[in-house]
Amino acid sequence: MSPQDLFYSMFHEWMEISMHRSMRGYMHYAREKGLSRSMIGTLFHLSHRDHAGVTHLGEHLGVSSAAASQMLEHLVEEGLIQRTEDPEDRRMKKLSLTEKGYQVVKESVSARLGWLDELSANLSEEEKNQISKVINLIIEKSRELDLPDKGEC
Amino acid sequence: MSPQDLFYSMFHEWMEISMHRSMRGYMHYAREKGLSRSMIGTLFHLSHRDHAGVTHLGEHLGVSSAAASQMLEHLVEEGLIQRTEDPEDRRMKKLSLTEKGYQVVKESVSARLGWLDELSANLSEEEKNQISKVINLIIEKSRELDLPDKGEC
DNA sequence: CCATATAATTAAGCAGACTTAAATATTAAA
DNA sequence: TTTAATATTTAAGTCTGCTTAATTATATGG
Repeated sequence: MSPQDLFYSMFHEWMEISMHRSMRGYMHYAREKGLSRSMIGTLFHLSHRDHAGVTHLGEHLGVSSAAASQMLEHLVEEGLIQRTEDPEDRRMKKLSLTEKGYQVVKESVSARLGWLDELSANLSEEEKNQISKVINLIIEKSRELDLPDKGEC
Repeated sequence: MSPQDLFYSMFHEWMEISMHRSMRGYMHYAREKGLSRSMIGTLFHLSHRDHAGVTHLGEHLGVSSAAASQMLEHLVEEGLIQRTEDPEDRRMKKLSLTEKGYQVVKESVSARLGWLDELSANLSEEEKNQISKVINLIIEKSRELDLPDKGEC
């Protein structure tokens, strides 16, 4: 097996494990909180940057502007986002997370990554350092790829 | 920052990047193929092991046995799974993937992991080896955690 | 054998997220 | 200024995946 094949198969295996574990916590949390996929996507997106434009957000999520508008209305009602008129162009709305919205994102991430605590307990300090170092490398290389927006999900 | 904190924050960061990238390809593929979350969950589950019992599968997916039955009917119509009577207990059905079903799972994984090719192109052979080694460690440690069923998603 | 329990399916209906189309407000261009 | 384009919202309806309840078939225990 070439280094390339090994790399690919290891990554493949690992992604399956981590996706599986993470999705469990994630779905459970979302369902519990009554958040749709679009809502989660919006919250994550806004957690990385504020966003101008309902239609634009809709495109990002792959839904119509009407759907985006309705979904945002729910998030506003829940007090998770702020929706204000853009003074530059008063047809548009500026969107941002409220404090409560940040909290929800944070909790959702914890729900998704909670199993890491268990994993971490099985690792020596030495191993953790080694892992941190390599992951840091992967992260840096990932950043060099053409960056679509982050925070989709 | 302690090794523990560093480990956690690196992992956190990495999971966000990889989940985001993977979910994009994944959702897109699923929508394109007209596969619901339950269907995808079923296909992945069956790709790891055959399964006996519609109700049991439903529990695994978090839906009623009626919902599971209906969803399975679609998958049978699509030719993605086989559903046969269990000779041990003829009330139950044995479920397994067809060749076509395996193909769909495989493609879905590719759609999810396609971006790894780009990442891989940015890495030296040396780096790939290093990464493979560490990921292997993580995988092994993950396996030691109490294993719920694999193949959820 | 009969009564009860269990598995899968079918039927009917509900809820949520989506769609298109129309209405309103604002901006840009002729 | 008038006309056209753009952004959002509202209204009405559709579609999908789910639910509960009823039905059928098989297994099990008295």
